[in-house]
Amino acid sequence: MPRKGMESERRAALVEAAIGEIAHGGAGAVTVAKIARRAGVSAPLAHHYFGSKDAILLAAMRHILRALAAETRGRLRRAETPLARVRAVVGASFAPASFREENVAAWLDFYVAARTDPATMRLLRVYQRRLRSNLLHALRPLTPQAPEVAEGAAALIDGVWLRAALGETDAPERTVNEWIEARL
Amino acid sequence: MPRKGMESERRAALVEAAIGEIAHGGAGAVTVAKIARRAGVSAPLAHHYFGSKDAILLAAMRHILRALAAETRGRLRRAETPLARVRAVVGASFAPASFREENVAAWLDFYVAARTDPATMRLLRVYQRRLRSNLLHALRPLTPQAPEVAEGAAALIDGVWLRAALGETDAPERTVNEWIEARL
DNA sequence: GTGCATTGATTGACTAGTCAATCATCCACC
DNA sequence: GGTGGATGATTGACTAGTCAATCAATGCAC
Repeated sequence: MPRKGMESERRAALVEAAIGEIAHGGAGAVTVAKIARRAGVSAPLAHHYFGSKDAILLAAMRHILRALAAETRGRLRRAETPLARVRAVVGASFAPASFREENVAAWLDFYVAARTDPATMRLLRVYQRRLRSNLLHALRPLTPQAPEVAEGAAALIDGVWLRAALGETDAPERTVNEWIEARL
Repeated sequence: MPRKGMESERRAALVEAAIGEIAHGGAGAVTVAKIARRAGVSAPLAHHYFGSKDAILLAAMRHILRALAAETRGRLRRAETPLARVRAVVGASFAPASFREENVAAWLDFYVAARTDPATMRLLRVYQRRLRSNLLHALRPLTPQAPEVAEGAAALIDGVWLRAALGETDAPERTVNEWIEARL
């Protein structure tokens, strides 16, 4: 039943399966065979498309990063005032999607992988720079200390997300907005 | 060369070796054999003392948590004013030990493991509660909003640590102190 | 001689990745 | 409009290696 033009379909299925598999059993338990089975293809096919297990996982993280960027862009487009722009960036980081189990698992694994894998680290830097830059743009009209506030706010977002994802923090978004607005 | 009373010595050596091994190759690459070799014992002996690989890793995390608690206690003891107590708690979190490569690797792995392993999650909760409680005690004389500030400060500490450990943030401790003191 | 400390040898399960082969589908040519 | 490659999609079978965990056996110390 091979048809032409399956590539993008298969790649997407494998990327989603990889994320699901990370969430299911923990990062250490993912195997190419499991990813492939979940995606409904054979293990060699996964290699055919991605070349290696690491490449699949990296593609999965890129996928998640793209989704976050899209969420942020959408919210920024609808924001009219500077403060609304700040809240848009914060809100995107705490959108429901960010707390879905697969997302949390993938992010945590992402941090771990970044520590040793240069390609993953580059991707993490992209995220960090993007978040900081989005905050900086939004904060500039609001305070002369925009760079410092943006830097701290980015860290605060990561930290609150981490605690909310793994703990029992409530109202993470409100917490972050309050802290930022207290510094304006 | 079996001598009596080797147990605590062996356990300590294995725990330290486990931390070193996590830092060396990434969490996914640790094997009982490698831990045992680094500790100068055989793999079966590691099983003899800990029963399982997971138990070794959990013990390693407990070890790190104990060290952080000791650092915090020491600094708190030397702090005289309420503000100094806040800074003591913050300072302990950003002590040089917290940024040693082995410590960073172990913490990141800790977060990942906590997501699926209940015993690890319990340990993480202990850390979170302890940090929050230390901050709360220190903040109470300084602001009526101590609970909210403590909650946010704890998240800020985690977030800044994460960025400092994996990124190029400078002066993490100063950043956190400024944010906290802006809310008093 | 009793018991703890320690290991060599082994097991059974699982891993990423490779290779050659098969099969449907498409395109060019007649 | 039919025919025959060419091409992409797909897999079964396999390699070579790793792993956690177990067990029986050995040796030192008391």
